[in-house]
Amino acid sequence: MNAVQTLKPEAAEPGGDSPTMRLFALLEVIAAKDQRYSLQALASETGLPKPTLHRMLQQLEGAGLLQREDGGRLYGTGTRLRRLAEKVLLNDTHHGARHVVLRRLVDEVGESCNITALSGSEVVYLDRVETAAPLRFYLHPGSRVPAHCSASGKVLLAQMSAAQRQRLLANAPLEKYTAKTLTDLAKLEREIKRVQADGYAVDDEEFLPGLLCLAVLVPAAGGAPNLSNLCVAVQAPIMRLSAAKARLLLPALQRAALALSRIDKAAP
Amino acid sequence: MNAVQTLKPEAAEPGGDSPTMRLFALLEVIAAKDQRYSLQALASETGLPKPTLHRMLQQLEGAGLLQREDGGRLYGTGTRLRRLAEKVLLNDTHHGARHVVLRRLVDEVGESCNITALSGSEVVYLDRVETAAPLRFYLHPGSRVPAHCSASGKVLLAQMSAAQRQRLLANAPLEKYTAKTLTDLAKLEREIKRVQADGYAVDDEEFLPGLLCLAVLVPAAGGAPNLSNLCVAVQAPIMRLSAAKARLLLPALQRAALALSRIDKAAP
DNA sequence: ACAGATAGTTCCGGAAAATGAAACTGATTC
DNA sequence: GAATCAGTTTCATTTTCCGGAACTATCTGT
Repeated sequence: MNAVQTLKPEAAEPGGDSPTMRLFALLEVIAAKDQRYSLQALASETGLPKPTLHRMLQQLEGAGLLQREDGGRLYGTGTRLRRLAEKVLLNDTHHGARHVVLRRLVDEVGESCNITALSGSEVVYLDRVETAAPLRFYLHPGSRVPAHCSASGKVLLAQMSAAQRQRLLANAPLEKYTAKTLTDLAKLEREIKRVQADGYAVDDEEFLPGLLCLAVLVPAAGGAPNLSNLCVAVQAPIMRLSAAKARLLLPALQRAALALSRIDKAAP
Repeated sequence: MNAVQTLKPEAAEPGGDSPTMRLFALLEVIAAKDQRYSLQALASETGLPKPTLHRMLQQLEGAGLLQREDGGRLYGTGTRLRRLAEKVLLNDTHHGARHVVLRRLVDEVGESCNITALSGSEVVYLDRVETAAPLRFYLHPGSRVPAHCSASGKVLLAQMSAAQRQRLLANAPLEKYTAKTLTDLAKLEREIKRVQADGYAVDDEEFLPGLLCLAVLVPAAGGAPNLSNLCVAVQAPIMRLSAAKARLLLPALQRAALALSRIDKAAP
């Protein structure tokens, strides 16, 4: 009856294959670049037949995971997908290995540290561990700060292409939060250049008076080509941490960044 | 044999239903809280039968979207899902830039504004920024409204050819939502004419009682030939914003529309 | 304006996957 | 050591998916 029953299909391991996984892979393709795709472009990118692709895209759009633009010709990410992305990043830190790395970093440097990511045009705090010192800024995970006047924001902007950066910054004036906030696009661009050269960014009272912050990028898991969306940063009252003193913490931050990037290296 | 086959055109659109979407909804449940779920917990949370759930979780785990912890007892988000989440948020500067423009517009006009697009025959809210005023309509991004009784819908219909418009409107009767809803095709066609002449559309309680809305088109990036699929609109309770007062906001809306159209001008 | 090219969409019968009741396994509890 | 409960496997049935072929809308050339 079932002589062949026990024979496994074998070789089905690599990517995993099922309608759902194909849909997911499609989402990954679309999310991979800061770009919108036409059906045709996706067809040649993925090798899927056009009717199949069309059906998949229709389904994803109907579910709000994708959105069509430019007269319905181009597909980009939808609100529902973006919301899920935020939830995933926000709600997964506490039990994860990331939190452990962050805690060790705080033990080492003695000041509050946080992990941040870009969401839309703002920086969102994904996780945070507070220092034991009694005087401290209290910023909850989930809260947002503008990109142009935060250390994390400047680090994340610095790794984008000039066109991407322009897109985010050129359409609204750089809001002034303190006397030190960079509100001039040219000056900010010069600052970005320096961040690119140095590999870190400092926010010296540019967002909140008395708050100093230093951030470095968490290298992308894949290696060179991909951009990263994660930062680690240390944050303290300026009376306890000067910019010069903060720079001494750089090696510790970079070690933590490396550890964080390794966490996501696990097999696909 | 299957005479009834064709009689099942629209089977309601609550959340969308298909194996894949059920899987996606499951991911959303798991990602929604900073907590790990057991199979049992998910069963009572979602109401799905245990074997079905087990299979779904197995599939998601096999794909790296979920990870099991605590000896295989509990499920949490996996690396692949986290990586996708990061990419989604990082690689969508278009959306980020639009949001910036929208927020600035809301600051300027003092009422809730949104960016909309046509999807199928309905208008979908791509993004929305709320006013600070306590009394307000709360419409989520991603929700859909009919084209024939929304300001955005009328603007988008007005730029189509008569044939295209016909095709969209002929499909379903013009549903009546309020006493002011235009349910007569000829009257709607006349209203469309006026929209074409004026360059904006008003929805004066045609969809929801008490809600006034004014929309303008975001010019297509390419210039003349292409149709655009984007609108910007302002929306407020009628007791705070009359049609006449709304018209005074037109310049601000048009400025925002121009800014939005510029965002998509340059490739990534 | 018109033909030709190209992108997008719909059809539909064969192929594949999802479904969930019932039965099974294996811990932990009393 | 029997009762309990979370988790897992099985399998006939139902549902969905698949993608070649054919169609339609839209853009390009002349």
